[in-house]
Amino acid sequence: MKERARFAPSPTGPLHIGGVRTALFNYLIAKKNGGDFILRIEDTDSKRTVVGAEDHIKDSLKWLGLKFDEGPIKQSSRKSLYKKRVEELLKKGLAYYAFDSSTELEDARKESNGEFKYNYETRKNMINSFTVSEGEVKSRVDRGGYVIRMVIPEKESITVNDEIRGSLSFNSNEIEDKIIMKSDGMPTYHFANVVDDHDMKITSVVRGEEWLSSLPSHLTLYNHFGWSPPKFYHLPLILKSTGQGKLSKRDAEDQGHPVFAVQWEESKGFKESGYTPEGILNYLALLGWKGKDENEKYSLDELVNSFESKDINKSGARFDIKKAVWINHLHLRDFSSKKILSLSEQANLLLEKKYSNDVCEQIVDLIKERLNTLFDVEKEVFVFVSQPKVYDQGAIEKITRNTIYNVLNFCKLKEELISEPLLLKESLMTFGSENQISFGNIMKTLRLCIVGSLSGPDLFKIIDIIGPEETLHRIESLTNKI
RNA sequence: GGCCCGUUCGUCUAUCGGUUAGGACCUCAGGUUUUCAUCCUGGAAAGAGGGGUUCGAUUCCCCUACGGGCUACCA
Repeated sequence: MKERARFAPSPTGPLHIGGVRTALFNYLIAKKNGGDFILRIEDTDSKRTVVGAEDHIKDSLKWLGLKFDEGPIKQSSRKSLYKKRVEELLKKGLAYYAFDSSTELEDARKESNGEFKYNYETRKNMINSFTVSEGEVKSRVDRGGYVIRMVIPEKESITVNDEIRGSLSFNSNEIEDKIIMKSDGMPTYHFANVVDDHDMKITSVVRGEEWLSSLPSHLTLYNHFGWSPPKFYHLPLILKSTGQGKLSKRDAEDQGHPVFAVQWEESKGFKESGYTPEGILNYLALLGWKGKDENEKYSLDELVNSFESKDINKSGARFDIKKAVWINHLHLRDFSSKKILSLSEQANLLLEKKYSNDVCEQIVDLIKERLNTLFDVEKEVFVFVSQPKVYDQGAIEKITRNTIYNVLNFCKLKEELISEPLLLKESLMTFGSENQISFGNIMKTLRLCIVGSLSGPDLFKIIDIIGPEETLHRIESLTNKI
């Protein structure tokens, strides 16, 4: 049977990194076996639906490159299906009308110190289609304002199987007769989810661990319908990097890293922060999954190949932005210069004004291994397009002004060598040994004058690219400031 | 509180009864380099605690502790 996995977010807010990871694992499980990845929007709670959230979900998946084969299918457009299914259960006596008001239920919970459960026992004392006459049910239903609950059997051990955790069992007495249809006529998550997964022939349900405790209710629903359940994978949660609890927008902001794939309102996403989809997906996969060998760098396709659901971990994992940066670096380093240029608009703009495509790519080749995020491209490329705006004062003092003056003077005298960086290097070495100036200091001086600081790619390559005229110009500039 | 899940270096993890408990990030020291970065070498760093089972437990079982999730007419 063809594998079919769905990512089923609720548009009650932007898609955060935990949701992205769920989407990714769904994708991997589907694609691993050549199956389909489906997007379903679970918008059964109209009150909580947030404008723009659905687009944010789609934009995120698009940026990440997690293409869905079907969807998005919206639950709000399938009301008639749920209605039909509810009636089926009603007819079988496995679901019932319940007329208790929310305030009554609240009171019952309060009075019992939160112990109250709507279950096989308490339902006998509540107002529902088991306790009132048929006629009254009818008239109450006509009046509206009722909900429909599912029957959870009495004193049964419900054993469920999770692909990640193995078999777990629950006592049915602990489980409430969950509401499956709300008074507004919309199904609850639990019901719509099961009905849709069956209807859409989903074979693998991959979702966050927060759903584990509702698995027995879902399974009961499958039993009530006589359907065979899919496989379930409950993914461990992503925890905040320090402190307790799961990762939230607040914590991420406190720690100074994004939580969203793409921007949401004022919050910059990983995209806007210079991360690549490859890097994010790779890092997220590593949060709770580990391949066979010690390799940690994976493209999406490589993940699909290497992924085995049995290698998914059980315990929650803290989000570590430093490792995410490292993984991002690994990908950036291996991208073609052309690709990097296309990803960094600003850098590309700066470079193409001055250089041919070939030279632009040469420049990126020089800086590639220095990149952690896409922002670094612009930073690193700057030296090739403009003379230093400021000079590292500390460095100037360390080298001494006198040395700087001497070295720069020498370069000016050797003007003709500047177009031959390799010859320049040699003559600088000779100059150094003749004048008791260490080659290190000579290089520092020259770098200071070309770059403005003491870091950057190979200096003679920079000189070669910016050309003799610009080099001389920069030498003059620093000389004038010394 | 109740129910369920989990617990190996600071972090992500390997180990599927016998290992000097391995790797990666971070960090520290050294090397390479004209500098920074890359790269290379090396160091520091872990089985929550207590009981069992066993010739032998990080590994299997139980208890405790801690962490997490759920406990809505939210998903």
